[in-house]
Amino acid sequence: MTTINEIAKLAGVSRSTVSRVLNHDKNVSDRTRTKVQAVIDEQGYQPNPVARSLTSGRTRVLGLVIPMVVSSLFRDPFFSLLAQGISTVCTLNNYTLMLWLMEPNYEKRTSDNILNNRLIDGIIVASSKIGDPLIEGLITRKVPLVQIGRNDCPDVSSVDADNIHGSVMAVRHLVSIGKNQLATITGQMELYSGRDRLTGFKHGLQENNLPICDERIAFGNFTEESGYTQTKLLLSKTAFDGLYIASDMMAFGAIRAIYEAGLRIPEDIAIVSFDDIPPAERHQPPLTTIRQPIRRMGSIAAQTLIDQLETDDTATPRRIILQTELKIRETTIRSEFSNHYSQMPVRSTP
Amino acid sequence: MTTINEIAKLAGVSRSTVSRVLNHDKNVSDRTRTKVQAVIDEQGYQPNPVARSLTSGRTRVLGLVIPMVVSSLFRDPFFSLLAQGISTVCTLNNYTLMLWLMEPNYEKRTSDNILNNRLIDGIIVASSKIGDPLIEGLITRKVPLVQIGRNDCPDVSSVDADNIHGSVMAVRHLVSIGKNQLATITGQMELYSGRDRLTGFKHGLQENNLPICDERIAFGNFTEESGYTQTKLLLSKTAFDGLYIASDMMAFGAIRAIYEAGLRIPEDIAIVSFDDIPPAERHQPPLTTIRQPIRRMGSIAAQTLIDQLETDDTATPRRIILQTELKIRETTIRSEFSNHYSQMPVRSTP
DNA sequence: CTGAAAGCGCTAACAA
DNA sequence: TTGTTAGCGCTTTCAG
Repeated sequence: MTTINEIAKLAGVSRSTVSRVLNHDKNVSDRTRTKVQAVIDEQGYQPNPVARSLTSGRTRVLGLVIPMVVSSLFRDPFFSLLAQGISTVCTLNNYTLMLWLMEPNYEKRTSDNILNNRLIDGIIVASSKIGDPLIEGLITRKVPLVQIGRNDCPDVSSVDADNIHGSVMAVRHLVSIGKNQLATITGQMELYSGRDRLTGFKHGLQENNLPICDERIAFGNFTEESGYTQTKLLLSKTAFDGLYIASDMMAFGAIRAIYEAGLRIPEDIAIVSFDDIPPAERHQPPLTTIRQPIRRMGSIAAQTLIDQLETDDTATPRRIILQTELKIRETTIRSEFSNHYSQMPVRSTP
Repeated sequence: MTTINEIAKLAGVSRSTVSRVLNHDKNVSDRTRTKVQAVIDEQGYQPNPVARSLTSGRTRVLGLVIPMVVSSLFRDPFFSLLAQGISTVCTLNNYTLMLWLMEPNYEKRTSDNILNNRLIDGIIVASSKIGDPLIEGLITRKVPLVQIGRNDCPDVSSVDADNIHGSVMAVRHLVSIGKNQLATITGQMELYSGRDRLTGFKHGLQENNLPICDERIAFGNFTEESGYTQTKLLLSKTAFDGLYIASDMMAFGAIRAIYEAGLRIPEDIAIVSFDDIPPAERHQPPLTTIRQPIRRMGSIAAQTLIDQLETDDTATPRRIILQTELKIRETTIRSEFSNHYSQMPVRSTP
């Protein structure tokens, strides 16, 4: 494996000069620069990142942590989409990505691994629970951090979808098609996304002068199963003609339960769900959703982190909220698959 | 950040001795060992992995490459399950995982990144195309490698499901329920999984003295869309009462097409599909599948790679084929979700 | 603008 | 059994 010394020798300069060329230091004459660069190219030389980071402290490696409980990984493409967005940005910026999937059984262990890992320059943590010790450890150790999903800590950068306003839109839509007995199935209350979607639902009810009834609020956990069981629960104890569901996956379960009860969608019960994951696109019955640009949240999180690292400005946090969008599919099914994620506007709150 | 020197100073020994304790070298007296260990624990000291690997040449980092074309990442949990299996094994063995998602647009670029990356001790490549230049590059550079999905190169370790026998079982099942005009939708022919599933289908036909008709073979690409269009194509040009589909995702598309044509499943056309991904579990209509233990393929690939690295035996390849299983769900739906992946036998060919 | 020299934190001969 | 001595490949003062 070629080293910087060999390049220096071949180019007839010292290894410091090669290093300068490598790091785009301005203190190199054009003549030397081109000469050295020629040798580098000719030899296909790549500096050893390990040695490099021993002195510089930088690795050009980003970490990505995904808690598997939360993402309902088995069936939910949330993770794939997120990883995709992040991975692309990494590739384009010559970063590599280190992945940790946090299984509940090994949570402590994984968490320690991450905290003791000195290989990463910064880290993206997806949908962590409120008060997650990992986050606190990362903050203590001053690891540059971007969270997917908002948090209460104003010092930490985050990227999130506008869960509250999205949920308000869901309610407005249900009201607009003539429903006025609205129920909801929530996500976990340990997650901001879970809480915010419930908050938005309540806001929506208030805005439309509808009562907030506790028995019309069922607490799920974002999985298909919980969507099914919580819908059965709702059906057994209350009457409702509109149902707002905090995730598409739960909506799939809810639909099963509604059909099993012999009811029609949307005539008897209209539903709106949050996420707009790809399987919702062509679903039967057509699914009205609040579209959340997951993949884009990934890209933006990665870009934000890289910006912070490269400007050495890890102090001033950026808190970004991406708009959500109501996607009505009550009557028609879209025939073509459009890459709508790329067209969504960004709203950034400083 | 505490270093080995400070530990040495505090323990009143040289830093070599601390290093020996760290690396479980037997040449340390029990007295010194406990003394040093006490200081290490007290300080919560963790050796710097970067410095460590500069001398040792090892990073305890594994790479994982997933071509996104292939995995139909958007909707298919293949990637999630695989990553899960691999990640768990990494955590348990104190390895970390570096992830590359190969987008078609950036294929060359990502490929170069991977090849020039000196941060990984070994790499797992998932379902690469036949003759993938990345694989050849890795072999040339002697990077320890395990492929998910078999290959023709006898020097490379691989883990694969028994695609051929699985497909034979699919045909046997269709025949056993009285079907004898069998059609198939294949995966990409650039993938061994695509080829092998077609081969198995043909074997099955021969075994049952059924003719192999070219017009009953439609070529898909593992996506839901291709399942839909290829089924329409088959329906338009040939008659058949049984359909073997090379992936669940394509089966979902096929079902759409079959229903749109006003046909019944399984009365008019019975289907069997390959994969048994979680969404197939509770699908309506009940889906008979060939179960492929994706997650386990991941664990085994990771374990194989780690074994090779730790025994320094990167020369003798291991080629592992995991049995597949016929999962009949024509009449009943399973009510509980069982972790069946853990019970599957392994067959290893040396 | 360039080179010499001193490390980054650790491992691994080689002596003692 | 332990300590001393060289590095691993690179970056970064500090002189020149």
